[in-house]
Order: sequence, then C-alpha cells, then structure tokens
Amino acid sequence: MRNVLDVRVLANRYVAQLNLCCPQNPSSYSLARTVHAHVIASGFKLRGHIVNRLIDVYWKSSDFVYARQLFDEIPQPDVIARTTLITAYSALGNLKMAREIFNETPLDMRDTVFYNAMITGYSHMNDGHSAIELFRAMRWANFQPDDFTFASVLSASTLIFDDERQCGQMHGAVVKSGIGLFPAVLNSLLSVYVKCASSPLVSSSSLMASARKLFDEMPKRNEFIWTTLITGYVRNDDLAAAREILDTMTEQPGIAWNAMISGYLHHGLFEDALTLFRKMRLLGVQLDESTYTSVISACADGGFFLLGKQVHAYILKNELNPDRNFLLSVGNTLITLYWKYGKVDGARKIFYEMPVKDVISWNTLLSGYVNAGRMEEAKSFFAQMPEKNLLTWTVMISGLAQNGFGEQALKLFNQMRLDGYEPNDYAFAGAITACSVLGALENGRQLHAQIVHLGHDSTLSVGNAMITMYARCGVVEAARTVFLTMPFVDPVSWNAMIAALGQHGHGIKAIELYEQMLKEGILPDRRTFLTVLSACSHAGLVEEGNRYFNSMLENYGIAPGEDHYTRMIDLFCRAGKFSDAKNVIDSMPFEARAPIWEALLAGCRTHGNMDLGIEAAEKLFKLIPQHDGTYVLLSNMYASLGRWNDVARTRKLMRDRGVKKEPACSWTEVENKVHVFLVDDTVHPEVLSIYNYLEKLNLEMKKLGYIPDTKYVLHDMESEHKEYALSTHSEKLAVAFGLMKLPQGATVRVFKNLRICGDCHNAIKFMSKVAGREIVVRDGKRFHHFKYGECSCGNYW
DNA sequence: GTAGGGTTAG
Repeated sequence: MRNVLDVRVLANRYVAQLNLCCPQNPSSYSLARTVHAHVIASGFKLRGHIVNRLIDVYWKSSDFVYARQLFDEIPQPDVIARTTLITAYSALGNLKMAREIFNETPLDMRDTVFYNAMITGYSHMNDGHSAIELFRAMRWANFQPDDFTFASVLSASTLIFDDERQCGQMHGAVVKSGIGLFPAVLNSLLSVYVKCASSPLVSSSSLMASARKLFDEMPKRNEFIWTTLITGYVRNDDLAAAREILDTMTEQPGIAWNAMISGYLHHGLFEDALTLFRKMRLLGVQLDESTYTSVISACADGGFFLLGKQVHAYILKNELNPDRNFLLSVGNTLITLYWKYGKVDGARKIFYEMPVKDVISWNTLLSGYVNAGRMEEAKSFFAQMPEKNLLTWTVMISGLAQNGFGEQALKLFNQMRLDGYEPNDYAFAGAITACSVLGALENGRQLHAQIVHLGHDSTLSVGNAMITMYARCGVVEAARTVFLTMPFVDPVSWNAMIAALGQHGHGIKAIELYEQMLKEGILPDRRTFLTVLSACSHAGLVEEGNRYFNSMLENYGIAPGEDHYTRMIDLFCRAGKFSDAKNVIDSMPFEARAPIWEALLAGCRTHGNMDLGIEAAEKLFKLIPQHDGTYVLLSNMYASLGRWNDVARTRKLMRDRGVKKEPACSWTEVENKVHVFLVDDTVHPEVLSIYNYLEKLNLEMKKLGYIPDTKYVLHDMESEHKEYALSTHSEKLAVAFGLMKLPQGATVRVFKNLRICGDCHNAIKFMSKVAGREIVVRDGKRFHHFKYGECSCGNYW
C-alpha cells in the first residue's frame, strides 16, 4: 500500500521524465517506452498527465498507431488527451478523424486550447474557410479566444482574404479582444496584410501602407516582425522599401537578411544578393543554412561559379559541425551549382557524399543528368529513386522528350497517370514535346484537348510546346492559332513561331514576324538568330540572312557561335554558293569542328559538289570516325550523282569500320491513325500493296518525264527485304500509302525522322502533280509542302 | 495539449 503523497511524487517524476522527451531527441521514444514499462510494473494506473504525455511522445516519435491504441485504452479521455489526438491527426493530414474526435467531445468539456488545436489543424492544411468558420462557432459558444487562437486564425486568413475590408475587420476583432500586444499575434496580423497585398486582385500599395502603419505602431518588435515586413515588400516587388527596413534595423537578426538576399535572388539581382552577403560577413551577422542556400543559388543562376565554389570551400572550412538539415538543403543547392556549370560529376560526388538525402536531392541530380543529355544514367537513376514526386516525373518526361526519346517519354507520361499523379502544365509540356519529336499529331491533338479541359492552356510552358508541336507535325496554321490566342507570350514563344514559319518554307513571313518582334521592343538573343538564319536558309533568302548575321555583333553585341556559322554555311550551300560557304569557314575566329564540316557535307550532298564533299567527309572521318551520319551523307551525295559504285564502297567502309547505323522508321497520318512502315529494319505487311501502287505511279511519272527506279538500296533495310526496297525510299512509301488511302482533296502528311533525300524529293514532287494533291513531308525539323509539282522550298531544297 | 519568419529541384 502506498500513501497518496508517494503516488504523487512518483507521478510527478514520471511526467518530469516524459517532459524530457522531444521529437528532435532520437532517444525520446525509447525513454517513453521505459517510463511506460515502469508505470505498469509499479502497479500504477495509466491515466492523467502520464498517459497524456505518453500519447504525445508516441505520435511525435512517428508511432501514431501506438498513441491511438493508448488513447482507446483510457476509459474517459480528458480534454488534453483529445487535444493531443486532434493535433496528431491534423499533423498526419487526416482532418476527418480529427474532426470526429472534436465532435465527440461534449461542449462542457471543451476549452480554448481544444478549439485552438482544431483551428490550427485546418490552418495547416490550408483550409482557411473551415478554420474561420470554427473560430466563429467558438465565439458563438462563448469561448474566449486567446493569443494562440488569433495566431492560427490570422494564419488561416492569409489563405483566403483578398481585400482590404476583410483585413480591417480581422484587425478590429484582434483589437477588440484586448490581446493585441502579443508579438506572435501582431506578427500574424502583419502577415495578413502583407500576404493580402501579394494577391493580384488588390492594390498592394494601400495594403502595404496599412501594414507599415501597424508596424510603426508596434510597441515591441521581434526579429520575425522585421522579417515579415521585409518579405512583404519583397513579394510586392518593392526592393528599395525592403532594403530601407533592413538598413534601419537596430539589431541584426540573420533571418531578416536572409529574406532580403532571397528577395534579390528572386528578382534576378544576383550581384546585389552577393554584395549583401559580403556585408553580412563583414558585420558578423549570423549566417545559417538559409543564407548559404540563397547565396549558392544566386551564384548558380547569376553566372558566378567560382564564387559559388569559394562559398562551398568556406562552408567546409567554417561550418565544422553542421547538423543534418544543414547538410541537406545546402547540399541540394550545391548539386545545382555544379551541374549548371557542366560539372555533373562534381554534382554527383556531392550527392553521394551527403549523409541525408531527400526528393529534392534526387530530383536535382536527375535534372543534372537530363540537362547534360546523359540519358542512360538518368534512366537508371530514375529507376532507383526511393521516392518520386510530380517534379520527378516531369523532369524525366521532358528530359526524354528533349533528348529525342519521344516514345519513352509518352510511355512514362501514361505511367505517371497510372500511378495516380495529376499532370501539371510542365508535365503536359513534356508530353507535347514528345509528340513534336515523334510527329504524332493525333496524339498531340488529344493532349491539347485535355489541356484545355484542365485549364492549363493559358500557361507559357504548354503554349510554347504546342506551337512547336503543331509546327513540327506539319500544321503551321494550328501553331499560329496557339500563338495568337496565348494570353501571355515570352521570347521563347516568338522564337517558336518564327521557327514554325521558317520550317514550313514561309521565309518571308518568318522575317516579317521577326521584324514585328523587334518593333514590340523584344531583344533577339542567340537562339532567335539561329531561328531567323534557318528560316532564311530554307527560303533561299541569302542576302537577308547575310544581313541578319552581320547585325548580330554590330547591333546587338552577340558574337556568332559555331551554330550560327553552321547556319551560314547551310544558307550558302543551299543557294549553291560554295565559295561563300568556304569563305565563312576561313573567316571563323575559331578552328572548324565537326558540326561545321557536317553542314558543308550536307550542302555538297544537296547540290552534288563532289570534291568539296569528299574534303568535308575526310575531315569528319578524322574528327568523329564512328559517326554514322557522315557515311549516310556521303553515300547520298554519290547517289545523287548516280555513282552507285561509290555508294556501295562507302557503305562497305561503314560496315568494315563497325559503325552502327541508327534504325529509321517512317509513318503517315491516315484516317486519324498513325501507320508505321519500317521500324528497326522490319517491313510492314502493307508495304507490298503500296509497292504495287507506287509502280503504277512510277509509270505515269515516266510519261511526265521523271525517271524513277533509282537502283540503290533503301538505307534502313537489310537484304531479306530488298525485293520491295530496291526502287523506293521510305518517304516515297509513306506518300504513296497516303495517296492510296486518303480521299481525293485531302492533304497527305508524312512525318519522318530522317532528312529527305534528293531522289524522294523529286519523286514526291511528281507524285503531287500526278495525284493533283497537296503533300506535306517532314524533313528533319522542317517541312516540304508539295502542290501540283511544286515545292514550298523552291530551288533551295 | 495549441501559434508566428527566412530556405533548395523543372
């Protein structure tokens, strides 16, 4: 038998021990289990504060199941136990269960803290309306709100308030309740004004003025209040006002400086961010993980790799004992820093040395692989990720699409939906890009419909991707419609639309659009010039192209890069001006590398300039001996000159050197279905009937003066299919198929992922004449529109 | 038993 006093002492000791438990302390859980065992062993009844503390420690140590079990064992849980359980359910995001406990609790048992817990639950789950509704009910039932209540309700208010009147009313309620002096409440009230000012629906200036007034009247300000106001100005794009507040601070809390640095960062003012960082160090302001993450991020986005590396070294030297969270967020930004400057292996090293990693770490390195085009590594990395989120899928889908793996990207997009993810605009943009790569118009249209349905069609990423998709699928009108109906456009949109016109042979229109862009005050960048030069090249606008090329450095201070010189060589070669093309190479300020010679060889193939072509090929064999494109271009060049022995010799050379050729395929859109003819060197059964149809066409073509039956092998086929392949190429097959199947008057569209050859170009020209139809054929990224024996590219194929 | 600020990935 114990006496009452002993029992109390013991109970207090248990509670004191349990109060030492906190979720940050990893031994909390076992400590609680020990106390728990002691209590039972000493014959104590589990009740009162002890059981309540146990429930609290258990759920906070991630053992909610046990906490709930304990709760159920109590015959009559008091209001504290109930409050704990409501908090636990809210933290797990299960507001339904939290509310159930709430409703089961009789009115006379409830107190203010009990209401606070439920209101906070709603507020944390971003359900502002329910939080405020409960706040009203609480006051209706005559419970007195306290400082905690207001802090939660105000936080909920920031989610839903969008006008000044509501802010004023809430302000009034706080004043009336007589609690206004608590810093937490004042800070929350300030947040309400500040967040309401960030809403696009209201005029921010008068709300920020109210916020400022509240701030000026505050009797006491803590570091959070300073920070909230600075963030407020930053979010409303008034960096000067934010800086003014920072400069008038008497104390120097690090978090306020962090807010300012992050403000500069998000407004692209990287140098200001870094200057402020230097000042922080000079004044001895406390630096923390947040400072480092922002600063490294500023280095990553602002072009300061070396400085970023210095910060990295500084951290290694001065932060001797950083905690695990520190290593996590700082490590994550360091990964970004390294891969953005092409140091994927450096990024990889940091990743694998990190003691703790989260989804962001994985996603960041995944982006690094994808961005560097290291898709094999990206794929296996993706497969071994322990946790994925929406961004993971998005990065992988658009990465696959942009690196040419269209089918895999679409497969992954479907997989993502099967896994229960609702794609966002970026994911849709990735899928649309995949359709561009594949030329899968029908698929793209279906996605377009879904995008409109889900309301993603007004976003830039989707709009820009759709312009390109429609253009590359041969329907430039649809691309134009997208461009014209987009609520906002950016330089990427202009580029995409100019490219769309250029790729379809509308060179003049492309240039007109470019001029219009200039008139609207948008500055061209390196990519714009690539687009414009391509457009000129495809339309044979030699003079214009030359003029734009010269304007790059003269008017815009942009030094032409290798890719711009490549376009110029292309431009001159298409026009047959080989000496000009050669001059371009000689005048370049750097050594000609493979892309330059490849452009020259491609140009020589088009116009059968054998000597120069051989010269270019020789250079390429030295520079990139295993590249299949050189052999294909060279043999095509010989073929266009009718030098079949040289064709055979080149192909033998390729085999002897063990060069693998990418498999090719061809498809056409007929009756809303995509028909694939040749994939990986296999022949579709329908090829035979097409072949016969083509024979008939050939006869008619002969009558019209075209000489068909070029005797060389279809590049994509091996010997077993030669019987059907001897006289035709896959583009021709596809066109013939379209002519057979599509009703008179319909346009035949062929989307192919190779460059069209001269023989096919001629053949299709005549086919369009014989059939009296419009035929659209894809040639790499651009298109040929054939009509009555003419082609949109004129003489500049 | 309940609240408030700054932070990284496309």
